[in-house]
Amino acid sequence: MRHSPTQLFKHNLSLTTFQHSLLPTPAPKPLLSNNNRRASEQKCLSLLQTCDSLPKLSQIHAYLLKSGLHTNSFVLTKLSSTSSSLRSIDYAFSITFSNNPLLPPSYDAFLFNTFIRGYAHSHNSQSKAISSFSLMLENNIPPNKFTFPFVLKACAGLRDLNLGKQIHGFVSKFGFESDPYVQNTLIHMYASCGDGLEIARKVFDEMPKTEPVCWSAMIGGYVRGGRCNEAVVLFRMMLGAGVRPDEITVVSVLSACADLGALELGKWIGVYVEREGIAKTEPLCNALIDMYAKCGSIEDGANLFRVMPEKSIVSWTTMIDGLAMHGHGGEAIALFEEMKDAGVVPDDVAFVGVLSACSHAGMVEEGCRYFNLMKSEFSIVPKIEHYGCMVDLFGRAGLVERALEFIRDMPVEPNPVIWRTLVCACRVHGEIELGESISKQLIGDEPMHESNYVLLSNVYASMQRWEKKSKIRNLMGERGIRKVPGCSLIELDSQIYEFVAGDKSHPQYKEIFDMVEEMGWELRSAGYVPTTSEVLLDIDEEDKEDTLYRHSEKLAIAFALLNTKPGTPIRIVKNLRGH
DNA sequence: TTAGGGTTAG
Repeated sequence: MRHSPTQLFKHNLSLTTFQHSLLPTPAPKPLLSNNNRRASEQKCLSLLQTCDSLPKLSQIHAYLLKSGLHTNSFVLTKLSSTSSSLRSIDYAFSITFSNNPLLPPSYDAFLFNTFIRGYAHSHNSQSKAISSFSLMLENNIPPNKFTFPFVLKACAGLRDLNLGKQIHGFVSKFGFESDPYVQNTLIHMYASCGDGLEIARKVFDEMPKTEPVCWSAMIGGYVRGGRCNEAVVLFRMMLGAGVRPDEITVVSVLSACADLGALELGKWIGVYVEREGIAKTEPLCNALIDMYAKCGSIEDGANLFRVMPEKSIVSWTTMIDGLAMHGHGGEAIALFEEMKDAGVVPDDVAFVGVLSACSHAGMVEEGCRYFNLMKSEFSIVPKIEHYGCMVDLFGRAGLVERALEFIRDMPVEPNPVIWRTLVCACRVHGEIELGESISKQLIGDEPMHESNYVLLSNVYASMQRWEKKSKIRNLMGERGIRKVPGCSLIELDSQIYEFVAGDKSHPQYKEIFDMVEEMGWELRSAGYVPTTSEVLLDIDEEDKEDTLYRHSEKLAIAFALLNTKPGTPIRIVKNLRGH
């Protein structure tokens, strides 16, 4: 080491972190002859080929030292890439950078890249990738074109925009700004860091866009950021630019369609995949099934699920969730059993699916059975989501007391999501005092979280305590907390249109409002009487009806009636689903 | 001997 690590990055790690207890004590050894050395090195490398555990690694290392071999970077790199387990990488790192006298300082970019790659690909260790990069610079090893994709991937995993910007600075400094691989990972990195989407787009706009990868990176970024409409717009632009999407682009766009409820576009993509001969891989089928299910077309999803040749745990879970989403709790559970019988081992996500299926189907005892099975038979440690499912299971079934007991007995600290789930149950099942006191607690704990106020406000509304309700709404105003407006999405000619309540932003808004009016007349003449109790507002009956008629859903329906031929199915998707 | 984008979860 020429320098000790500096505070170049906030993710900097001290080298002492990597001192490993298995590190053998170096002993001075006579050097072997060149021939013997080569033979020993060969033996070592062949041992490394079959090495799959840390103890074996340390045995090989001990052998290296015993033979007095100079563990050059090639051998060390082999050592760290032999097993992808994090502890092996840590071990290789520690023997590389310890002050072992037998180790020559023959560090090179390839060696550092190996460490950076290992850490960047392993969960929760991305900061070590950054430290390794930092160490590389401190040792005056110039990064090469392979280095930055690894480093940027680590930044993406850390979701640290400032760090990403620093790395971007090094990309420029070392002259890799126009490398397409680097540009693609720059987009991916910025698009993974919350506020970085606009910068990602800037990188995207300024690069040549002839390959699908950069389009996928940008589209995927929009999807992860919840900006699915923009993802779809970009996909159209891609087709317009004559770039042929591959199966990965398609998976991202299908995920956007699922979120937007864009069934027509989703189906069109299904046809496009067939027509263009895009590989119908297992992940692509999963994305199609998910799209069908979330767009209300569960039969299409089920048909594809039945015929797809390879089903992974993701495929099964997607289908189980789809059935549960459509209220087919029993079928979802049956499919979970079928999956187990087929020898597919359920993971934690699959259990979230089956537990929420039980919850929505009101199958309390089944849910409890699966919760216990998860722990006993599959040794899965329940996460907070699983506890949340259980609280929801009891809460929906009206067993508020049992839900509360369950929370008290949980081995983990209940988070606000758990409490909000319970408050919902309190409101629905008339446990008003409990709901009120938990909500107040929540507002105290998380004063900037919108849904805490909305929940309490709804609790008051169900008690008809209008003055308290408006106090809460005022409090939100004072604290500058905005409620995410409910909005309805509708797809027309594969374009997505959005409406919020009372929306006047659409150029056709006058015609739309007239159409809503007409719909109201027709409904009344057909004998429809609006239910006003669910409006939950302290206004007189006439205004309540008016509010009902200006609902975003109504505006979307009116818009669709105005712009489609009679008999066209109309599908509306809401942005606010679940809690 | 090392490179880029993707699917399930309240």
